[in-house]
Formats: sequence, structure tokens, C-alpha cells
Amino acid sequence: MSQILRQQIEKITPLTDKEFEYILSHFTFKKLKKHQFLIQENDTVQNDHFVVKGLLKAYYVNHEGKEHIMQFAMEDWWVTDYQAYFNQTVATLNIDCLEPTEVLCLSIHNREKLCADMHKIEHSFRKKSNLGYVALQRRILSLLNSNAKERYEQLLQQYPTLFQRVPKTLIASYLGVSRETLSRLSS
Amino acid sequence: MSQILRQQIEKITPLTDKEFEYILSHFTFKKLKKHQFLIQENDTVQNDHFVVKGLLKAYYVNHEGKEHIMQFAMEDWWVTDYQAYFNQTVATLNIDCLEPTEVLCLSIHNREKLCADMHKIEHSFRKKSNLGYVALQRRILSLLNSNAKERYEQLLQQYPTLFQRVPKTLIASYLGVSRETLSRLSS
DNA sequence: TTTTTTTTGTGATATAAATCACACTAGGAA
DNA sequence: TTCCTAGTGTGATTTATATCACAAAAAAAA
Repeated sequence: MSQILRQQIEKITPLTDKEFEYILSHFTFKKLKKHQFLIQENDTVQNDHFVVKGLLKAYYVNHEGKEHIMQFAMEDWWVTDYQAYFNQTVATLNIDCLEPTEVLCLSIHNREKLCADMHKIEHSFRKKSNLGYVALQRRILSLLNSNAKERYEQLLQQYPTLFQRVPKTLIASYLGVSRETLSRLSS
Repeated sequence: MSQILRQQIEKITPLTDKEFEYILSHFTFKKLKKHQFLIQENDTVQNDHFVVKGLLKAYYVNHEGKEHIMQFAMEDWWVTDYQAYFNQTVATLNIDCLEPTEVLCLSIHNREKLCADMHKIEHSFRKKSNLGYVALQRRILSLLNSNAKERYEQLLQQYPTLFQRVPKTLIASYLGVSRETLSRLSS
């Protein structure tokens, strides 16, 4: 079950069984129902979460009550309110489950402990973070450079499986388009 | 002169003189004139660059010849085409100098060597990358959630010094607004 | 099954922002 | 100094997209 986590780390650096066991001992397991919140605005953010199974959305709700999706997270993805998690402040994002979900939770304390104890794992986290940075840059470029239709097509190409699991309304909210406009585009 | 680099690293982790000397030996120094390119589209990207002095813009030019600024970089900032740098592919961005500029260059090979040799420096790079990730998330949220005027005001608040050094035309290009619209906003 | 909620499509209208066009200004270069 | 280019402001018009409104379809709940 947690093999999916091991596989992810081992894409960057190989581990012995002992090492992985040690790493895993720093995580806790959490099971959530559909519609259940992982994090709500103003919560203190204890954990980063590795998705073992399921699908979540992390989103910001503005003063008009409008949602904007920061990220989706499915199997093999990490999700939390990173601003709050890294700076140990209060959440500005909400994260809830679009499907029944299972996650492995890593507190900031355990994360830092792991990184201090095991150079390997710090290496792996650095690499992951670098890739994440590049992915966000791509998204920014897409927002700056492309119109609604182009952004839709780019997303469709990048994450084709997402479209079978997520309603269009939410895709629209991720792309920064109204659902009506998105509906007109795909036809 | 390179003390500015040391200061940045030491915000995360203290260094001995020896350690810093060792780190610095992995960098090369480069001096550029105004309008000179640090990276051009289709270049192979050898280095990440720490700005010691000056100001640069990293931007994407689309098929219509329109520029979109991915980031500015001034003193104490890092800049390169990260997608190309980390994946050792060819640049899609251009980076050039808005002012006479001095940078310290770190090849990907030396970066990885430093990180492998010195757990401390890998730690520092991980932390930096995490902060960068959060900053990009904020920018995405700003693009999704705010109109031109709000984005302008957010930027003004976040980087007030930038506005004294960069023409409004470029601010517009960073914000994803036409220069005419930006001009009408600020009045 | 029936009922209720969520998701989607589509018309009509409003609006923010882009584009085109031109003129004015200021700072560097000759 | 004079020229020239980069930067800026502003009007007129167009365009992409948001918003409002309603109905149909699909999915979930009872």
C-alpha cells in the first residue's frame, strides 16, 4: 500500500528495506470520505500529505465566495497548503476530497527530522521541489500567454486522466475560466 | 562582493569561512552589459545565476513575437531557465540585462557535487526551493483571482523597489496586462 | 423506483481588457 | 546642441470572456 511512496522516492534515490521502513515510521495514515475536508481555511496546517488513493482539490475562496483551484492531487501526488505548512501559519486554502481518499501524513517536524537524519531523503525532497517549481512556472506561462481554449487543451494533454474524474466546472476553476466559457470551448 | 551570497545561505544555515570558500570555488563570475543576453532561446543552459549586482528579466517570446516576463531578478535573486537547467534541455526563455549586471554562475554539475559533498548546502537549496514554490503559488493565485488593477497593487506592495528600476511596459508584461491598460490603471 | 442535487449546455447581455492609432515626453547618443 | 529611440498617456473600437438566466441531462440519494 505504501509501496507507491517508496516507488516515488526511488525514482530519485534507491532505498534499502530498512531505510524505507525508517522513513515510513515518520508518517501517519489517514482515510477520508468523499466531501471530507483535509484542511480548512484558518486551520493550523500540521501535515503535508502524500496521496495513496483518491482525489482532492486545494482551492482558495475569495471574498465573493468564488473558488479558484490551486491544485488537484491524485495518487502519487503531494498536497497541503504549502505556504501555511512551511511557514507554520494558518491555512488560506481549503482542501477536500472529490473521492474517498487515503493519504500518508508527514508533519513538518518529522520532515525536518528525516531530512537531518538522512541526507538521501533531503536530496529526494530537494529534487521533488525543483520539479514542482518548474511545473508552476509552466502554469504561470500558460496563464500569461494562452487564452482559455489553449489552456484547456494544454491541461487535457498534460493530465488526460484528470478529465475522467473531475467535473468540467472544476476544470474551469483550475484554468481560471468561467464554466460557461469552458463549456462553449469544448464543443 | 560575494558576501551577499554568503549572507543568503547563512539565513538558512551558518557556515565557517572554510566552508564558504569551498562553496564559492564552485562558482564562476560573469559581468554583463546592459542589453546583453545571459541566455537565449535554444541555448543549452549551463548555469544557474546568483545576481550580485544589476537587474535582469527572464521572458518568453510567443509565436506572435509578444513577450511575457517569467521573472525579474535583482541583487540576491537567482535566475536561469530552470526547466532547461534541471532537465538539461534547451532554453525556451530569454534572459537579458536591464542594467549592467554581475552574476555568480553555478553549473548543474557543481550544484549536484556541492549538494552531495555538503549536506548543509543541500539543506539550504531545499529550503530555498520550497520558498520559491510558495511564491509561485501566490503568483498563480493572483493571476486566477485578481483583475489587472489588483495584481498591479499586489506587485507594487510586494516589490516596491522594482518600480523605480523597471519601465511600466515591462511591469505590464509581468502582470499579463497590455501596457495601455496598465497606464490607465495607475492614473 | 422516485426525488433531489449536481453537472452541463446555450442564449442574451454586460464588461474588462486588448488592439489600433497617434501624440507627447524624456533620456542617450551623435 | 540636435537627433533619435524608448517610454508613456489617451481616445476609439474590437474582442474575449464573465455574468445572468433558464432548461435539460446525469448522477446521487431516498
